[in-house]
Amino acid sequence: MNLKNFFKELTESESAAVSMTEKQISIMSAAIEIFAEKGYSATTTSEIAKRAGVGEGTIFHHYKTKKDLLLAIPDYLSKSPGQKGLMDELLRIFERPYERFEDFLRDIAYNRRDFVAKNIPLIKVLIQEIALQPELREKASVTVLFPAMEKFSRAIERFQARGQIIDIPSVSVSKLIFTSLFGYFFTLYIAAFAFSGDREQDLEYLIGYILHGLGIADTSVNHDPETGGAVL
Amino acid sequence: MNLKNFFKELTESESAAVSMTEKQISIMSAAIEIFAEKGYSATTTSEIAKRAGVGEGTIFHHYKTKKDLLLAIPDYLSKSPGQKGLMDELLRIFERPYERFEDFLRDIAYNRRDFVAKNIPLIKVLIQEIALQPELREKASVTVLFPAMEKFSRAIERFQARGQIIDIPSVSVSKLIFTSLFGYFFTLYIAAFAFSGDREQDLEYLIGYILHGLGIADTSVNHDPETGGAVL
Amino acid sequence: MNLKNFFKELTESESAAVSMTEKQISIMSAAIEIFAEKGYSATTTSEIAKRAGVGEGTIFHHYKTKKDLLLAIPDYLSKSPGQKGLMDELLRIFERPYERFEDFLRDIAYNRRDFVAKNIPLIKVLIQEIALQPELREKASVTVLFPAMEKFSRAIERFQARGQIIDIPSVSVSKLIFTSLFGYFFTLYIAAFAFSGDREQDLEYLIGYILHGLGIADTSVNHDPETGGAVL
Amino acid sequence: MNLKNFFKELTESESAAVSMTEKQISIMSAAIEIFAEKGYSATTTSEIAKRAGVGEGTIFHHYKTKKDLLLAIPDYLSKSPGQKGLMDELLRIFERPYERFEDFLRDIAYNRRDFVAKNIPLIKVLIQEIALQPELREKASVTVLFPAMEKFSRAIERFQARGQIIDIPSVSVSKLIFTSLFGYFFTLYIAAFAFSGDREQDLEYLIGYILHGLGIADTSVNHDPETGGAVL
DNA sequence: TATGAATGAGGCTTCATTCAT
DNA sequence: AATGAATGAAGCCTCATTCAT
Repeated sequence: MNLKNFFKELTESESAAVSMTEKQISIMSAAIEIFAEKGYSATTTSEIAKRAGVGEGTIFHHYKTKKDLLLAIPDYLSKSPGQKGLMDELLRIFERPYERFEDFLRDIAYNRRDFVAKNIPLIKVLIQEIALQPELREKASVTVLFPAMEKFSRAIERFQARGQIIDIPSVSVSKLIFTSLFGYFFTLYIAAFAFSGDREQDLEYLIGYILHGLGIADTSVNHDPETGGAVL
Repeated sequence: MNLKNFFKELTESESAAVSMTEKQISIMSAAIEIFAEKGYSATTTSEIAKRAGVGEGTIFHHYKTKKDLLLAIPDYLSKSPGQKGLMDELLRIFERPYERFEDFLRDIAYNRRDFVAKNIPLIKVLIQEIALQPELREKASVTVLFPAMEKFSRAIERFQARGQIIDIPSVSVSKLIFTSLFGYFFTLYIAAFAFSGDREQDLEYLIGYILHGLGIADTSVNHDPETGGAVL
Repeated sequence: MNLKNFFKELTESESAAVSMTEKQISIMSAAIEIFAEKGYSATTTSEIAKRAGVGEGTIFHHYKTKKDLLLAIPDYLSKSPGQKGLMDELLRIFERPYERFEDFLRDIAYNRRDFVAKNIPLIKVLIQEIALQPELREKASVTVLFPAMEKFSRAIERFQARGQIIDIPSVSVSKLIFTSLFGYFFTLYIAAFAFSGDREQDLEYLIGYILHGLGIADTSVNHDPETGGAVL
Repeated sequence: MNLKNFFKELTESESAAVSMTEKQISIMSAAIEIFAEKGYSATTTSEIAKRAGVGEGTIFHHYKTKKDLLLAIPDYLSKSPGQKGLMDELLRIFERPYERFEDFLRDIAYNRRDFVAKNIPLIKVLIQEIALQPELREKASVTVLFPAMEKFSRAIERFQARGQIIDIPSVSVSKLIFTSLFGYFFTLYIAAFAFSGDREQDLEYLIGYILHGLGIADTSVNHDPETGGAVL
């Protein structure tokens, strides 16, 4: 988990973005789309070629194997012109000096909501295949997840220092927020459960719920793992 | 979403469990294991046969196609002798008359933790393929998810009636709890992100966080969707 | 081509007919039906079992292999109670002392028409598989075709002796009549070409045409193979 | 049954012939050969590939399924360079202005004899599978049989107009000649009955027999369907 | 005798990858 | 660089046959 490497890669990636030919981009886009629809394994290179509007052989000029195509997706997160800054925005939020934790949280929530909503296929593929392909999990963890979590924890600590949120390990707080948001977006956008209800309203409930859950306010409810009591 | 049908199916399923031959069970188990490891599509029927210790033809004697094998998994949740009551326990918790919301929540959390920890492959397959196969999503929603959510909401309402938790639509509360727990278990057990930290401790943080998030206590932080303010 | 063997077989077969159990008959019938519909090779033993209303294993108690089932069909021509005398009637016509060739021919034509019309599946299978399976061709030739052709030729010779039909080798006459009738019945009943027209009328045309073609009457049209002239 | 369409198809087919690659031709040839030997259903695509000298996958590159390979055979009748004019010659005979019916008939007989003798596998497959596969029967009827029969009947009518052959419906005459020749060639070349005798001589007998059978000459033998008397 | 669960050899078909153009 | 014909390994599935009941 080396931040320097991460940024070097990001930078390199952006310059690399320039070198992505139009054909490469259409191959990548087609691949992500179809991977998301049917899964990596059930996707045919010939179908990718067809949807990308190129010959089958062309794919193999740019990506030595079908697997390379999959492993190139994390790079695409930062490379592609249209996608540039997909993660950057979030990282910038993490660094921005917010007055109130609530504003910070709300920006994150809506930023990720927009990100997810606009990149369902990409995210779907990543989550699906991260659970199946160790190489991809490794790559995604090192280049995206861990660096982001680290920055996130730093931000959390600033709010803790100012006494705005509960004082448990910042990493645990990061995980609570991360998994809450993740669970919300996943069930809604990826698993696509047909939950009824107003999504906008539900997201606000979620924000309030997180704020509350991490708030300092009430300490009457707490629990000790040893005794079975509440801990917060 | 008809509860009566749901229970009829559960009951029928259990009697059906008796009719599952030893060979069928070993096929099903092997299939779930390998599906979880490599995904449905990348799994070979010959590998399933090998691990199940049966001839490849035998698989097709019991399940007409490979896909049927996948679609039979939800039934297996209630059918298989060893797995019987996987969902029943949770449903029983939903119906038990708890004094305190905290006890109710904790029972759920630990019950699901145990369930997930003991059935990682099964859950992994279901989640993976629910996102890819509409038939499976439909089947799982109708036979497992929706009935459970309904019962869950009923329980929530009982606590709300007693003023123990916040008074927003019970369905929204259900979803908040569900997605929080789901996000926690998913990132840990399914996506298998190598988050560091003490899982036991983290689960307690999560319980406290949910309790807090849904508590009545502090209303100083709130938000209105219209004005952008906090709502809780 | 041994007539004695032929009759011995026929006789044995008839006694054997008694030993055909009800199940055997239903297997045989089902087999012939489906063989006729889809061809021997494309027919499944399981489908035969299903249509015969027996278990799959039962077939193999009576016929060691699927091929044995096919090779047993010629026997069935004489064995089966309902089918008994399928060929006998024809052979009896060959032996009956007709006054006029025309009556002889007409009896043959209508007898075969009835035979074919009532046994399309049986005939279809035999013709189909005779062209593919040397063993079957051999068996059918020796037990059915050649003996019948021999008797037929003897009958022809009697008419030739009385000057009623043209005096070319009796075997050649047999073949002319046989192939004419065969061609007529085959195109109509086996290949099932959707020729329009009145079949009854066409059969009468055919009879008149054969009579004429073999008649003594007109010798103005004739041809010599050497010189290229007509020969009749 | 539209002659114009028929010729358009023939013409298109011939130009299409040019587009048949060398590999396609060798696949088609191999397929026809083996289909004829063992029947369509008993033939293995791997055996076709081996005999054609191509990879098994190559077959499916040109014909989507094994069945498509079968259904492509009628087209091959007109397409293939070597086979071009297989039917054309016959059709040309039908249109040629013969003086005498005998010459017309003899040309047909020998032309078809040559055709059959040189294309036994092709014909065997077609006849076999026409009786089993409705699609093929339909295709062969519409593209080959019916158009040919129509032209044939026109020719017959010209001879009838000149009083050279008997005056029954020209279609019935066509069928008589067709089925006679068909029966002769089928029993000899396709069913491959081991009839003894001089084939050349027998063909001449057949020609004379047909001539006689259709001749005007002797009307003493005739029959009325109603009364049971001869009709010619 | 009758059955049908079990089997594995083998069939059709798919597909990632190569390579000549 | 781009293509698509060609390929063979491998996958899913079928099926005749066996065998324990």
